[in-house]
Amino acid sequence: MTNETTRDGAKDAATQSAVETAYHHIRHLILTGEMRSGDKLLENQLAAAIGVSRTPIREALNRLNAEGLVVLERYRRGIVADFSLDDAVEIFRLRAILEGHATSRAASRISEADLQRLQDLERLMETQFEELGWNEHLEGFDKLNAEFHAVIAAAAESPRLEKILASSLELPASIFNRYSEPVEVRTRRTHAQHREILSALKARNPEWAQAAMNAHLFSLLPTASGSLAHEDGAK
Amino acid sequence: MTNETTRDGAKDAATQSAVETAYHHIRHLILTGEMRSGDKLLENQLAAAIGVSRTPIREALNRLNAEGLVVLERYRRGIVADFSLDDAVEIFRLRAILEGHATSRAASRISEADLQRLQDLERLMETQFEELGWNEHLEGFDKLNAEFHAVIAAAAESPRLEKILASSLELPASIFNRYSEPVEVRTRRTHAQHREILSALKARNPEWAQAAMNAHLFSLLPTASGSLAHEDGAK
DNA sequence: TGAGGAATTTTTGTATACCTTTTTTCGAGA
DNA sequence: TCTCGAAAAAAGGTATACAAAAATTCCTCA
Repeated sequence: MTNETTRDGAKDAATQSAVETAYHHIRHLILTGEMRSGDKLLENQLAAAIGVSRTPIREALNRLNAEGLVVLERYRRGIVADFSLDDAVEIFRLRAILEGHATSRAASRISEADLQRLQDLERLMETQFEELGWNEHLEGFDKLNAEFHAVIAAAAESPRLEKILASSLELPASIFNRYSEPVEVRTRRTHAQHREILSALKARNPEWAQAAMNAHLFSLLPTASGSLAHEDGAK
Repeated sequence: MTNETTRDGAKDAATQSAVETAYHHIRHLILTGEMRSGDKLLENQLAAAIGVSRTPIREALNRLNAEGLVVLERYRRGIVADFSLDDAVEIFRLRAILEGHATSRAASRISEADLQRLQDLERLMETQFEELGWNEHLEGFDKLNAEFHAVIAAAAESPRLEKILASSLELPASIFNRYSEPVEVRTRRTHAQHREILSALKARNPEWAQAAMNAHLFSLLPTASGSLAHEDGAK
């Protein structure tokens, strides 16, 4: 899965539309921190880089704007959105409220197959963490972690809730790391919390599940002190 | 329904972009029930009707799709989204959670000017209700009511929360009426509830404000019995 | 040398043209 | 007459062309 020349950022399904290609490509640039807050998003430049015309680029930028990752104003250059500490806190508060609710619902609805999937995902995250250090570990972790949360969101069987969680409350990893505790501290606790959430879901105990998810998310609430260990390499 | 040649649906600000025009026009068609669930949204037809090219129509449809009012699939005609009873319930549940949270935050943040504005809005709704019956009353009421809730959402000072409430949890009035109690019953209670919310905000009591807003929204939770009085005129 | 501002360039907004896919039409064969 | 399927029509997806606005350049004048 870790091939190097996937020139369309994300999933490589048979024939992807141009706007999907553009959307995933640009979103990837932002979420991975390849483009940072304030960077200019020029339609022509992106079109050339991605190899489609401006039309799908514009659609993709509009979607990202609706999701809050890009700031667009009429006749003004689009820029990558800036996330202050307050923004990060706001996002995590809302995630806690909504994902807590989702987890509560999931507790009485989730299938055995999805429970198994969650267990597999968590086991994968933990073994990868043991084998590689947290350095190499990171990209893989983010993907698995995202799926862990996505499975729970889907199990809540509330399509609008799922959509909001997937598209309106994202925070670029680079920003999150800036405001969060050092990765290795955070990650160890995350594993324990994930296991607790899983236990609560298996017990089909909505209140416990909700509380465990809330604890998980509130423990990640960004702080002013931020990360003390991890400073991004480039200037 | 009153005037006949308002060719741009909503607000008529100085120079509106073509996509704004298209967006408000189509959104208005859906929310007022002029276009109903399942109706086809043909790009050419809308373009001709609104007087712009397909490009801004497509942008508008994409926005409405993201908001859940329109269903788009690749290479498939867009249609006005269908709202089942379950959808309506889901929307009100999520509104209750999020708008309750917003009201709680608003209680400790809202300005005196906004409190006054809320009082004025509520007084307007009530006097209009006395003067006109609930028949004529309706269009005006929806606008004032929407602003009442919007003022509170804004006072929460959580831009993402405000955006979600404004754009992801809408229900066309025609659908709401189908699943809700008769209008005159509902409206009388709404006035009392609005006054209670206002009192709680004035008292700057977050818990009370949140509970009052929750009571308001849960009292509107759509039911299978639905409206017994109001059946739409046309076949 | 620096500030103001007009001309140029760049960039975004919209319209149109063209291509691909879907939908419909309509005719052949059972 | 019904069904299947190919041809035609219609509709959406993308590229390009042109218009409007903003950003930049560069000249003028203090």
